[in-house]
Amino acid sequence: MIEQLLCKNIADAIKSIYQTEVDLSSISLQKTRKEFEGDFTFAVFPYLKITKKSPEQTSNDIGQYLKDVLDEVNDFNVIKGFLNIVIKKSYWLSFLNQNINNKSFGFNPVKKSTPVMVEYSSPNTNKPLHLGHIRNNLLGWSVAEILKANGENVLKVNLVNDRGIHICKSMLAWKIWGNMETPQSSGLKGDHLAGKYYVLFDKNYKKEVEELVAKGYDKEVAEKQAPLMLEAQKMLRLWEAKDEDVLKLWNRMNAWVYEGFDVTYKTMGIDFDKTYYESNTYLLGKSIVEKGFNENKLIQKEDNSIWADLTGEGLDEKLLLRSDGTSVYMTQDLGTAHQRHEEYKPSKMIYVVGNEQNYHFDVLKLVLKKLGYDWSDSIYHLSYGMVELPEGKMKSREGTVVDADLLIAEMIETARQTAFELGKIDDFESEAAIKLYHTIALGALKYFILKVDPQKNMMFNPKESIDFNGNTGPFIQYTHARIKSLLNKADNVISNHVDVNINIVEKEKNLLQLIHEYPAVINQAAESLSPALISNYIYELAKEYNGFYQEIPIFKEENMELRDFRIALSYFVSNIIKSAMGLLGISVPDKM
RNA sequence: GGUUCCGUAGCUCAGUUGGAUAGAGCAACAGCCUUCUAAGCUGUGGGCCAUUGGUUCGAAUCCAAUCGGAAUCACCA
Repeated sequence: MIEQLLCKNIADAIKSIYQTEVDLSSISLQKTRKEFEGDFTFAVFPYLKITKKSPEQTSNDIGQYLKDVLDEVNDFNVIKGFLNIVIKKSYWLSFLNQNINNKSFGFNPVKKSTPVMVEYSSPNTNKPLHLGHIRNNLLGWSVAEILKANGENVLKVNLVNDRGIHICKSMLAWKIWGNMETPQSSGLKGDHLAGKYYVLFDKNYKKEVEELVAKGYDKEVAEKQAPLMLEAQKMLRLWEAKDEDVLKLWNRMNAWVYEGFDVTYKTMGIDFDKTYYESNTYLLGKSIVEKGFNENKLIQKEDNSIWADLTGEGLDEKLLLRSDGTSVYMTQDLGTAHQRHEEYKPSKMIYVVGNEQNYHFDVLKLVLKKLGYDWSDSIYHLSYGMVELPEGKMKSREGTVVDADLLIAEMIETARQTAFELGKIDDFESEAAIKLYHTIALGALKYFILKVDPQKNMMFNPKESIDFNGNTGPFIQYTHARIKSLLNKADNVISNHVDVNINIVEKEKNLLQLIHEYPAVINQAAESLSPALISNYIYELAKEYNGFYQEIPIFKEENMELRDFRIALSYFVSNIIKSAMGLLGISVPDKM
C-alpha cells in the first residue's frame, strides 16, 4: 500500500539529505485533515534534532525528495511543521481498478495455523438469557469474526454452567409445583420454563425465611435453615453422588434449556465451534493445584485448605482447595485453562466475561504464573461493562432483568410498526416483510451495542437504535439497499475497468480514500479486539456515500466514463458495507 | 478502606501509536420530494474534554493528586 511506500521514502529522504539513519517503524503518517489539501500528512517535529533546520525547511526538503522520487506523489504543501502529501488521482483510480472484483477485499489472505480461542456467552442453565448476555454474545461472536478476517484460526467456545445449586433450585421447584409441566404442554420455551421455576423457588424461599425470622430466628440462620434451601442442597449432594432420579431430572430439564438457548442463539445469529459443560470440568484443576503445592508454590492452612499467596503481587490470599479437598470456581478455571492449553496450544485465549470478574481474571493469571505456566500471558480477559435501559438499571439482584427473547421480540414489533406507519410495505404479513422486520430489528440491536467501547457501561435505547437517521444499523442497511437498487438499474453498464484519466471530485476521492483504508481498519480492529472500530468506519463510509450521491444523480451524468466510474465506486462501497457489517453479524438487505 | 474501570455538547457516543481550529447522531431551529428509496439529504446554534499540577515543540490522549460514578475485594459461580 501507498503508506508504507511513503514511509520508506521518507526514511530514505532523511538518510540522503541529512545523512542519518532513522528507524522505519518510528515514521508514521496520518490522514490529512479535511481543511487542508493533501492525502497524507507527515509531522516533522520529532526529526528536527536530526535535520537541525526549521520545521518548514525540513518539510520542504522531504516533500521535494518525495515528489522527485515517487511517481505517485503529485505535489506537496507545508503548513508549519506539517508536510501534506498529495497523491495523484490516477493512483486512487488504479487502486479501484485493481480491487473492485475482489470479493474478500480487506481480508487477510494468509491463514494462520495456531488457534486463537474465544470463549463467550457462558450461560447458566437455570434461567433464560438476558440483556447482559446479548452484549456478551455479540461481542464474542464479532471479535471472533474480525480475527478470522485477519487470518486467525479462531475457535469459538461456549462454557455452559450446567451444575450447581442454582439448577437444583429450578429442579426442586419443578418437582414440587410443576405438575409434570413440559415446554410442549405449557407452550413455554425450555429456558423460560426453567426460569419460571427458579423464580418460584426464590419466591417461596424468601417466604420461608420471613416466617423463620418472624419466629425469632436470626436472618442469616434463617437463610441457611429454610427447608427449601436444605432440600436444594440435599439435591446437589445427590447429584454429585450420581443419584439416578436426580440425574434423570437434571438431564431432562437441561435438555429443555438447551433447546431454548439454541432458539435464541439462532435468532441472534450466534454460533460456537465447541461447547464445554461445567459438569464435565468442575473436578479439573485439583491436580495442578496439588502439584503446585508439592512444589512449594502454594501454602496450606491449619484446616488443610490450600491457598495461593498473592500478597507479593498486591492482592490477597486466594483459596484454591477447601479444607475438605473440594475445588472452588478458581480451581475449575485453572483446570479448564490448563486443559485447553494442552489440547490446542492456542496463541491466545480470549474470555469474554463481564467486568465484575476483572479481579477473578487478574488472580487467574497470577496463580497460573505462580504455578510456572508461562502461557498465562496468553489469557486475555475481554471485559465489558453493564448495559442499562432508559427505564432504569438492569440488575438481577433488583429483579428487573431484561429478558433477551422479549427484548428482541419488542424490537421486531417496533420495526414492523415503523414500516407500517411510513407505509413502506404493501403486504405486512408476507414472508419477505417478516424477514425484513427481523433483519432491521437485529441490525439495530447489534449495531447499537457493538459501536460502544466494551469497557464502558452503556445505555441501550431501543427507540434510538432503530432510527433510520444517525449512526444506527438501520441507516447503514438502508444505504446498502439504496445502492443495490441503484446498481440494479445499471447492471448492464457495470464495467470492470475505469478510465484512469477521468476527472473526479473531492468527495469521490474521499470515498476512495476511505475504501483504501478498509484493510487497515480490519487489522486494527483485530489487534485491539474492537468491533466498535468497524462500526464507526462503516458509518463514515455510508454517510459519505449517502450524502454525496443523493445530491449528484448518477444516471443524469452524460459523460459515460464518469458514470461508469460512479457505478463502479457504488458497487465497491456496497460490497464493503456488506462485508464489514458481516463482521458485526448484521445482514444487509438488498431491498427495503 | 484496597484494587480496577469510567468522566468529552442538554442526551447517546466517537476521537487511531501524543499532532494543525474538538467530531457525529439525537433533541431544537431553517430549508430540500417531476431524478435512485424523504426509513433520506443540506444548513445553523450548542464545549473550562471533571478539577489542579507535571512531562514537551505540541496533551482530550501520557504521569501524579483531588472530586464524582461503577464494579470488585466469599470455603457463590
